[in-house]
Amino acid sequence: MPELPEVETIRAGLDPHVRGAVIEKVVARRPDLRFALPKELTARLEGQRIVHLGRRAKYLLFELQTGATLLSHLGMTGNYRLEPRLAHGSPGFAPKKHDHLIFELRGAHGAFDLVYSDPRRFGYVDLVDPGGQSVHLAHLGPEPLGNEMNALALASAIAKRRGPIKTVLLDQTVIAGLGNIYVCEALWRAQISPLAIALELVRANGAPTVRLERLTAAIKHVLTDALAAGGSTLRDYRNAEGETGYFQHSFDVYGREGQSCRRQECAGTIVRQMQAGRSSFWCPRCQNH
DNA sequence: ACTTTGACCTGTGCGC
DNA sequence: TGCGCACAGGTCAAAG
Repeated sequence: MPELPEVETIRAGLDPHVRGAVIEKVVARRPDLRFALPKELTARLEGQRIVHLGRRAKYLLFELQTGATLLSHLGMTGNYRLEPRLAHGSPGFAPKKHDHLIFELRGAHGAFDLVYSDPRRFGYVDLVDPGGQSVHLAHLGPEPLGNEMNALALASAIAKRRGPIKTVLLDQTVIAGLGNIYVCEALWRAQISPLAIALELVRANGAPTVRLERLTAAIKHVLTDALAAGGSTLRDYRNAEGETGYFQHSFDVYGREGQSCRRQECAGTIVRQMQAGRSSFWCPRCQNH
């Protein structure tokens, strides 16, 4: 489900609610998500205060007062929502089929529940000790919207990659946070074919080409635009307030197979093509520069 | 060493 | 209405 703009939208929506709240109780309604839950997860969280909700790539990072971090990846269909806590019984609502984790929190304005729901269970959580480094974060590439992300950095990251640029950009060790939608959209904006061999976008002497400059700018712009729209909702994505994103209405290629290219002066038709098991959407007419 | 495929899960929509 | 299949925002281990 969620790529960087969706995860960041969830983070921004939840942070004001969970910041400073104490985890009174954790209910794990099954022993595993994608992986087995961390040992003693509930005991290690109960009584802890959340000081900040952060994000790295597609991971949510609940930073606890002890210095420990609860890391959460949403997989394809993971989501968080807030529920009021009723006076008696806990949790104070009827959990739905795919509500797997329930965090009973107490904040400055009272008690409420933070519910993690994930139908496909591709998501997972991990608990990182104070001062520890998570194995999940260790090999991630740069944040696409960070200062460290530029054409030169991208050039060195893909300089030895012989695979198609579409697939390479989905590799989170190259750049962290892009998924299928935003890679397709960024390549369209940069007028680069998803089939282009990654290393061929880098000039022989290693300096970034015009195409990599365009690609870097396109990645930043599409993510920024998506963030401003609260992310994209295809099926079930909702922000912390239960609202859909609306960037899906601004897609230029994703899901637009058979429709006409939106670029001025281009009479092309969007095609869908499988690459490494994922659908790529692109315009063969204008994505060739 | 690098790239592609299949697997992990459940749900939905479409053609027959 | 029901059935089977394709496909879905992601990643990982296995196979090529």
